[in-house]
Amino acid sequence: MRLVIARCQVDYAGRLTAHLPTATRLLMVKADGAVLVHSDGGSYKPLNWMSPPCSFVERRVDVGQLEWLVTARSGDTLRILIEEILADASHELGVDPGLQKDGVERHLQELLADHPASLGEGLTLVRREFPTAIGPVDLLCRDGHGASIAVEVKRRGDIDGVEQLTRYLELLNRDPLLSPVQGLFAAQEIKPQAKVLARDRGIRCVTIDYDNLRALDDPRARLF
Amino acid sequence: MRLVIARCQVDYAGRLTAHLPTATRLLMVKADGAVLVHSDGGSYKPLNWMSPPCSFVERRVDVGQLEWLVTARSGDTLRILIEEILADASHELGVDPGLQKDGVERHLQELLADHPASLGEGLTLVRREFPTAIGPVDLLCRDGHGASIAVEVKRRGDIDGVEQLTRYLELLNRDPLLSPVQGLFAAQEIKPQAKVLARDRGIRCVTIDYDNLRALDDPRARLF
DNA sequence: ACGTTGATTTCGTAA
DNA sequence: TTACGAAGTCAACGT
Repeated sequence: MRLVIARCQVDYAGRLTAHLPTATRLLMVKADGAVLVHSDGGSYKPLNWMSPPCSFVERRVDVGQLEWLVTARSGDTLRILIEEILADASHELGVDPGLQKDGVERHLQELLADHPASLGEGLTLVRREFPTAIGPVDLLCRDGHGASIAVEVKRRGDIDGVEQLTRYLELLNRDPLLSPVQGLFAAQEIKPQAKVLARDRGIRCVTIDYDNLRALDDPRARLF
Repeated sequence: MRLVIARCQVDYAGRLTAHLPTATRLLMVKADGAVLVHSDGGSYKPLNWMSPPCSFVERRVDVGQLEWLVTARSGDTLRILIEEILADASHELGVDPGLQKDGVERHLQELLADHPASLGEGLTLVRREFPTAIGPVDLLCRDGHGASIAVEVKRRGDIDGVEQLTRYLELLNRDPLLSPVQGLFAAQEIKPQAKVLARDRGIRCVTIDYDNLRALDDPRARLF
């Protein structure tokens, strides 16, 4: 990610035409090519931007003036005329794991973490986001007999989710301190194919009633 | 505007609950208090944010760990747990003038500049953004008899637009080389009050069919 | 691949 | 001040 503080003008031509007169702004160039022009106000929305995929060309148009020409396949162009650069820094951020910022799924996971017994009688929570080498397991629980249970939580239970849980189980069962670890696939709705695959692999399925679960949650904690 | 590159976790609790696991991200704190958490991908939308007005508290929770607690009046909270700061810079940007990002109006002006005859039979363009002491007139045209016509273009024709055009006409008519200059008020829709005022001042009104105008524009120029 | 729908929507304008 | 509609909407989900 490249961050440039610059005095600049901006012109956008695409679905609409827009112009921003000269001012000092933040220019953000993301690793995927996205370009954002932010002012020091407003909400999260930039004044102007170009979504990836897009091409980026920098050229010198005059002494002390740079032009950034950002072009999308559709023909949309974002032209940034830089009159003065006040700061210019690049940083390596890496891929963000938060791509899975599924609000409801996360909320489901939290609710289930607070009420593990709704997944099965006698279940207690060991840890949420239990770490493994290939990523965190949503929930690690124990049943009434002290046996470990790895829980994968999805809003919609698909085959992919079963595969994911299978990989976690394979890793977790290599740990002699945890093994044997059973699998539990929890989702608001589970596709028949996923159920079949889960049964084949000895993974139990639980369909979650979201509203019911929310009612279990202390209502006062949500209202105030 | 403060820009921080940091390894951090983020938790949001408000309308929904969301969590972002540890990763390196950009934290942007705007002058109006807005806080944005950007990754190096996605579009212009941050992973998480808090819109102003909101309060900002920074506190040390552990050795080498900082917590940013951003709270809105509504009770929404954005909690950023900073594990490592890789960069931290503040910049004074000032107020952005670009609040006036006239999108469609500018486009209308360009289309009408390309097709002045759609404003009236025999009309030809003299200049777009014709300069006067109090600002540029959108279009200066000539009719079939060589008489000057000043055109004010608006998306929505309001009284303000008529007043604006009136001021321009007053100035333009002082110029013996141009005088007499007629006024033409062009907009996608014109309010009855504006029509009355324009008629009273001898300003002609033209309602623009935007789609029709775009069709007049060379379609190949827009498609390729 | 394509249409439909929700969003921590934001943003503007009209009533 | 509040309500309603558009957005360069984006992104996810269903067909």
